[in-house]
Amino acid sequence: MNHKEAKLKFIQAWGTMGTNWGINRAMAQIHALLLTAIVPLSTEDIMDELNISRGNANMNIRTLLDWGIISKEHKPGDRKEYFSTKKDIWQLIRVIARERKKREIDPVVKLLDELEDFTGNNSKEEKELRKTLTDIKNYTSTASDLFDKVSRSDYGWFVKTIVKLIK
Amino acid sequence: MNHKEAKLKFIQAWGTMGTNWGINRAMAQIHALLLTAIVPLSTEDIMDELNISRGNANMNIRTLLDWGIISKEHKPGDRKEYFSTKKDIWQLIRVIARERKKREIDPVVKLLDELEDFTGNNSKEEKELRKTLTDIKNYTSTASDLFDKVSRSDYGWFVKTIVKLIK
DNA sequence: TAAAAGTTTCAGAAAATATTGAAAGTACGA
DNA sequence: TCGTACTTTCAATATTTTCTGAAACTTTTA
Repeated sequence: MNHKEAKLKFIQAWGTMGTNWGINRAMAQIHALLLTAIVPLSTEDIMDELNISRGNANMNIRTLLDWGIISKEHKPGDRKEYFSTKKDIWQLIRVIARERKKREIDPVVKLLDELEDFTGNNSKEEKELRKTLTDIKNYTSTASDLFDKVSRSDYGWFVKTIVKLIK
Repeated sequence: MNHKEAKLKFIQAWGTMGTNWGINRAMAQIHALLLTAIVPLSTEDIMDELNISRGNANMNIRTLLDWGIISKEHKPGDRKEYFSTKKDIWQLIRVIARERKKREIDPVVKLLDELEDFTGNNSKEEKELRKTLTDIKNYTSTASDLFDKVSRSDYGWFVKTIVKLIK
């Protein structure tokens, strides 16, 4: 396998992985393409490389921009927008932590807050329900804090704490 | 809101959350139903409570059993299978860690292993690609170790390390 | 061992998600 | 202000995922 094949395989596979990560195929592929590109690419470049439509390319580029994962630049004398991404994976992880927290954790916290104070007579059944909900809430808020921590910490923190943690 | 309403709302919402967690609605709802039930429930009970078909109920119950999240029991003089779940949330988190690692992390590790040794002439472009892939691999294997650690650790470990970590 | 009671499977239907492509919108330069 | 070069939007379409329900299978009991 030469490096072009490796790159192609990486882009294809990253698209499939994206699916398991709750990120759509096109978005993950665009990101992989930019991650392995040596120069910024235009929307057309991306469309051609990945064989996707303009609408699809545009929409997913916008989302990646919104998330702050890729950035836009202009070449002098050219109206097109060109896109590139920092090759800093820790930065990427921080963004993922932020977005997944938003999607996966925040709604649980919101739900549990709403459920917290149901009224009742403190029967055994009610006590059990209260306990279950409280337990879930405790773990969830810990997870929430952990994701916040990751999304706000620098690489030094990662090495110092996470890497040690798993030893 | 009384406790029946709270419970119903929890089950409904847990189904929706499941979606964001990569778990299908029915499976998440069945789990929520058992988590808040005070007695074991049969397939029919589950079908009735959640308004889902027998096929759907059966299939998702099997998956929950496979994952070790719920368990099966029999009542004397009754042929039906009854299902229940431990109300231990930490245990649930460990299973989730195991399953998500399997789905989200292991395939990345496998991919990166395959890509690792592409051949080439060590041009600048190739060196960059190698570096990017190596970086991803390092973070991924740390994540892999972390998920393993979670799925194998007891509640004491959680309190001692994770809770401190985020302070 | 036959009927009854329960469980599993799976092809087709329905629902949810992602993608296309063409029309509408915007910004720039002459 | 017009034409050109792009970007954005969105209704229609395609794809993927989930759900249904009935038939096939298994286990138990009489």
